[in-house]
Amino acid sequence: MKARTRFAPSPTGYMHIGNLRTALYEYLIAKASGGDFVLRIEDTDQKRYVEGAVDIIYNTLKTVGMNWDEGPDKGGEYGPYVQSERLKIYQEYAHKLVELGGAHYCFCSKDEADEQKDEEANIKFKDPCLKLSLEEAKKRVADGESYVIRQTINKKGKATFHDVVYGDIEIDYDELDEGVLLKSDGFPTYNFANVVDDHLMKITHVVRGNEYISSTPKYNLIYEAFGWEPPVYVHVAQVMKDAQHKLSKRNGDASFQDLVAKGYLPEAILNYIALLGWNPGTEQEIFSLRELEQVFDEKRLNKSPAIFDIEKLKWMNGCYIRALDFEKFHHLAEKEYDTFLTRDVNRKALSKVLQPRIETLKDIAAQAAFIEELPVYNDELFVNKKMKTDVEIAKQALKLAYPALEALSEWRNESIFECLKTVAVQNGLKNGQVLFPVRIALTGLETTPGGASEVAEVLGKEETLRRLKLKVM
RNA sequence: GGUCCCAUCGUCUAAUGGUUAGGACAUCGCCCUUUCACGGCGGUAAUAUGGGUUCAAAUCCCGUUGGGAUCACCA
Repeated sequence: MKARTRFAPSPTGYMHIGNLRTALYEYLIAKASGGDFVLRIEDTDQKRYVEGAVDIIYNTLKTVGMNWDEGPDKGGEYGPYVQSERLKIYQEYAHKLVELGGAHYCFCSKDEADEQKDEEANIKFKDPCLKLSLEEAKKRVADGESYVIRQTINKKGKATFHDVVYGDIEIDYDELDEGVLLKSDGFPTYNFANVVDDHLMKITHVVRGNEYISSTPKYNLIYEAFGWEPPVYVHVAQVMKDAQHKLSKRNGDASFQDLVAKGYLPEAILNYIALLGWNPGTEQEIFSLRELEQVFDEKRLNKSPAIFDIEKLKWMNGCYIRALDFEKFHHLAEKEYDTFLTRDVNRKALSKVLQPRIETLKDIAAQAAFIEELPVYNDELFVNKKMKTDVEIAKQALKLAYPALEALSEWRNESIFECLKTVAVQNGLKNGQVLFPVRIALTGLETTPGGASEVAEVLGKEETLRRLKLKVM
């Protein structure tokens, strides 16, 4: 059977990693069955609406390659796909639900309702408007009195439902709130709009955070009152920052665009979050989105919350960077170079040494900073036991290397390397006694991306000789 | 507080009654090597706890502990 799923974000301004993961699972459930993935914008809370947020949603989904089959910009058989454009539909169904006995008009103010409640003592709001006859309530509505439509819960005993990841769940009807379905401003709440839209849009699988588990019986009551078939529920565990805290907006660690800004590749981010709470049952860890579509199975979703481990993402991002074909990597690296490199160097040679050495694109600036400006360093750096060098040997080696390099016509890593080795051999020195000092003189650093000849190739002949001269003279 | 949910290395997880409890990240060591990295090899490291059931329990049941969620005219 073909599944129809939907991603239904609120346009609140950024793409939370947990939301993106939910979207991924929804997308995969649809695609694994050859079905459709729908994008629906849930903007029923005008207060939270953020300008430009919808574009962020579009861009993120497009960037990772999760293409939707129906949506606000694409249209489709079941539109409109923006909830604020569906107000009439919700209002019509809300009043119908009242007629069906699944809801009632309520004239209490928010304060009146709040006063009654006490979470600690477990006292719920007992709506006095429940006693009103339908005729009387309708009259007050007709008279223009401000009202709200509240869900009516008159069942007793246990509500049960099945969830793909959590199994059978049982919740007492007494625990359920008679929540507002249609607000006084005529907008629906999530609790209502979701049910109506999912039914009307023929959604077969609802994937959402497990914080919705306890309210799921309420939604089922609405489906039941309308005589509709409830969807298959797939509640997923939270993505955590640590054992106690959810991934939060703070620290810039929770959103897709923050991660991209920190130098992570979209494909790597998507691959990593797919594995946060799901596994394929094999030991494969690197998956493209297309591969995931082939192997995804919602039954392998995990019940327990997963902590977002930036270290593993880094590793995975490094894998993706190394797997990039060179031209693609060079193109990405160029953008980074442009932010800090003014010197005219061999950028391709630089990309070549950097690609296997970095984990995020942002590592580039730090690793290549010595190119722009030779750091001030202490001559002690020339002392190295393993290379059998000290300051004297180093200076002597540099003095010998300088004219040899100056005479070198072909400025490539291989030829530079050969040249320096020849200098060593001809003067009775070990390779390391020449290569090591040259590398230090060129970089002023203990560790560098690449060895002496590679660094020299990147810097170019002129700058290489200039830096060498500083120590030779 | 009521209710619901969760519990395997530090982290992500595999093992659906019988495994020396497996893999990956991180960490440590070795090898490779013009430093560093990449790559290769190896090590340390887990079934929260107490009871059952069973020939046999990480796995099933109950309690305890710990954590999370929910109880909005937010989603």
